[in-house]
Amino acid sequence: MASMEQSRPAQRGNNLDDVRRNNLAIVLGLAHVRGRVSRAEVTKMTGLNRSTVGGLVAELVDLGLVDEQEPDAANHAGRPSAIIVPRADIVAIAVNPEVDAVTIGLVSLSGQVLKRIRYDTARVPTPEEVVNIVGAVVAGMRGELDSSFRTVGVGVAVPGLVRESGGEVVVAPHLDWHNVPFSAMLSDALDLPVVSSNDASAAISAESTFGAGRGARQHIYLNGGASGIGGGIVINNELFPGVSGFAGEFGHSLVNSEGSLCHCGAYGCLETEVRQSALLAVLGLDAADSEQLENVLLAQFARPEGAEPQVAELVNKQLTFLAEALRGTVNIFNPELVILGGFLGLLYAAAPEVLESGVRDRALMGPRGDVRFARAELGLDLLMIGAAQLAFAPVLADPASITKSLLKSS
Amino acid sequence: MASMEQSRPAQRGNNLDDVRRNNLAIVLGLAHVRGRVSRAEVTKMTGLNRSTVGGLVAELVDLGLVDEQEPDAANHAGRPSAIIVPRADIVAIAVNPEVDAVTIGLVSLSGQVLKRIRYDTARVPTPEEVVNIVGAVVAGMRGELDSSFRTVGVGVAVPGLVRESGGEVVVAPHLDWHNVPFSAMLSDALDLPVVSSNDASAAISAESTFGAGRGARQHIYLNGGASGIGGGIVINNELFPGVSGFAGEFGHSLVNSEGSLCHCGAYGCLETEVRQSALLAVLGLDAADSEQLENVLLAQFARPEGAEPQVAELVNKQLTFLAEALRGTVNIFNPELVILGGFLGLLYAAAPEVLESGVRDRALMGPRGDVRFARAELGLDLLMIGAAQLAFAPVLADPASITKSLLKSS
DNA sequence: GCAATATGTTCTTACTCAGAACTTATTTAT
DNA sequence: ATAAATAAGTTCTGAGTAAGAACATATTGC
Repeated sequence: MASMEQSRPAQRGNNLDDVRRNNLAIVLGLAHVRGRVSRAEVTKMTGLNRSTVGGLVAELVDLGLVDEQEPDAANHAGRPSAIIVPRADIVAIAVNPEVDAVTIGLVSLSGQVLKRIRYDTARVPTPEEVVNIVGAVVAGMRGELDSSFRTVGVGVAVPGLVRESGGEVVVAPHLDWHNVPFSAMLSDALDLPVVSSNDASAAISAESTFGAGRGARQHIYLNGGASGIGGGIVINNELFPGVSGFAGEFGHSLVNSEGSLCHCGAYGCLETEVRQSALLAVLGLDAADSEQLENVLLAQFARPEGAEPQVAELVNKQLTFLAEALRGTVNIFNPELVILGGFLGLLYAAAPEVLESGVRDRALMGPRGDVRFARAELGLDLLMIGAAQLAFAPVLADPASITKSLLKSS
Repeated sequence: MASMEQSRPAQRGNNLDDVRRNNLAIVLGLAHVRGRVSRAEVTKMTGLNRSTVGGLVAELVDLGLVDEQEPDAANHAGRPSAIIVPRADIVAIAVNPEVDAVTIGLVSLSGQVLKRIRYDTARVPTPEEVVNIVGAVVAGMRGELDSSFRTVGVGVAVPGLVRESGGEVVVAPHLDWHNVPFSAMLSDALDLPVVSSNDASAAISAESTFGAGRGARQHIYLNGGASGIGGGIVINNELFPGVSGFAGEFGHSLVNSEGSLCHCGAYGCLETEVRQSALLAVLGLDAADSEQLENVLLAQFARPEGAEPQVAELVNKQLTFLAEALRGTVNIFNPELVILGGFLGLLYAAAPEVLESGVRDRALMGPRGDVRFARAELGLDLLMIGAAQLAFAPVLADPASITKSLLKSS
């Protein structure tokens, strides 16, 4: 029997529907990412004929996804071009369950967080409790939602591992959730489509689209938190998943062969040598004070006499280890941009030149030439925007689909 | 003045020509990569209607790029489906200038090396000498080329840095070439289109498409040679270039904080700790004997009593350093496959379990789960196929373009 | 031999974008 | 002020695409 391989979906062929869908998605995506864009700009950027762009915009207006506004004051000859903006009444509900609270937000298609409600819980919430809390909050907003908004769906940023298709939470260690079909549970309760994903992935997607990554097609992101260092790789504006969705674990790069044992089983990982707890300790803060870390640390470095010696020394040491990890990564990826979030962003903000020269002096000529560094920009809104992006994604990929999915609520 | 950003070509809109071009490219690409594919398989894999596939295949046949063959013996009910094969008379000329020779090959669209000529040079050849040598060899084949083949162009694998557009050799250190417009020079001499690129990139592209990477959409490749360790990252069957084309420098990952100074300025790089020269030395070979390395080393490990202690120890040490570099890379990329070429492939072949367990024991649970290792498969043909791929690439991307480009020679 | 199955072939249809021609709105030159 | 130049919106036509229906063909299995 001839070995007839099981046909993987290889590359799919294009048909005319794909063309229209793709072009609609491109125009809506430009409006979504940039907030406002003129038809003339769309024409230039896409290379499409202006009659085609006219038709695409008209369809998006018909679908209720964008508005056309008066042109900006023109500063050149020629008829001014109308401005396309995403409609502010297209919204997604963002949900982020944590160990001590559930945060729920209302986010518009333009990326604005219209509402954010933090519901503190006495103990670590179960999936059912989260569903009930979200259900109650959404019920409270329902009147407003139905009268003033069109809700495309719900996005959930879960601190754990989520199966890509189906939205099952495989494991969320801090919540102690295991194999929870959370998307289905919440969708049943709210009668809205629900998309769940890992919180770090959602954060990267938000920071990439609306934060420091704006405009860079390709970058890497490292985030430092209380529990360690994670990250992600963005290529062509998409988070690179790896073969099974685990790509981006920058925390376990070797930075010190003489270093201490990491919980991963290796010695001298970045995550082991560069820790938020060490930073808190040297500043006399404890774990509960992590929100003050930024002010306290940056205040020290802003003083005329500089930081206290042992603080400066620790920051310097940690930045040197971070630079060691980054030089390897820069050599491998040749990235355009490295974004640093959490306490890694703080370290960078405290002494940017230490990191930059640390990487530049040791990376290879070619790759180091074009790399830029930036601190993550999105603060409290990060996870709300990231979760909302999950819910907007299907609409952004296929704008015409909104007609069907919103039939019941329109 | 409103900040009207310079319009990057962002995402291009799809028009109807794009659809046809893309679909033709998909069908030709399937035939090219798989060697033979039935129309029914194409229909399944692309999702296109079978009448559409019929039209696409007919156009490729008209263009002279593929033939349709008798169906294979069917083993199921239904009309047998014709087999599409790339035409063997569509060829590219492959060129690889080195310090002591110029190798020229004739490669068919199906990936077969029809001819390989190694022209030894008394000294390091200048660009002009390479053009003359290639010109003479091609002149010798010209009668055959014109009568029996259609030549799509020339691909050159250069041991140096090549500017992506224009084919200028920025610098080729071992050849001592600097800012040489080599593609233009060779194209003028041969009256054929010429595409030049870095030899390592070409090798990766070949190994990825026709070698150990066949079927893996995503993998990383590390190659060990006399002068060091290079590599590449393949994502969605394309070599990931990074922002300026330097991505893939795996040779300068930290593997030993106590290691020696690398020429890159850092200490303890993979390239410094794992060297072909050390392997040659312990086996009593000198640099000129590098071709014997494979036989001598593998023979030792094939002996019933195993390798000599100091050889086994060195191999073990080098594999441990390689595993250290790979565990970090596996954590970051979560790759499906790691391909090892050159002497790194040899080390792996000598003691595969040392590398595999070395990586698996120290990488994180998630990423290490799905990773496979493989030794590069393509031997002498590697650079010939890689260089030819450069010349085929434009035709594979836009099959209909062959009509125009081959007018003069048809 | 006949039914079932799978594929190739032909023709029609719906839909898409490009482009030409015209209209509208602004700046710049006279 | 007025006209010319410039740039973009609008409308309509046309070329080209893939899908799908209907039919033709070639194989397996009963």
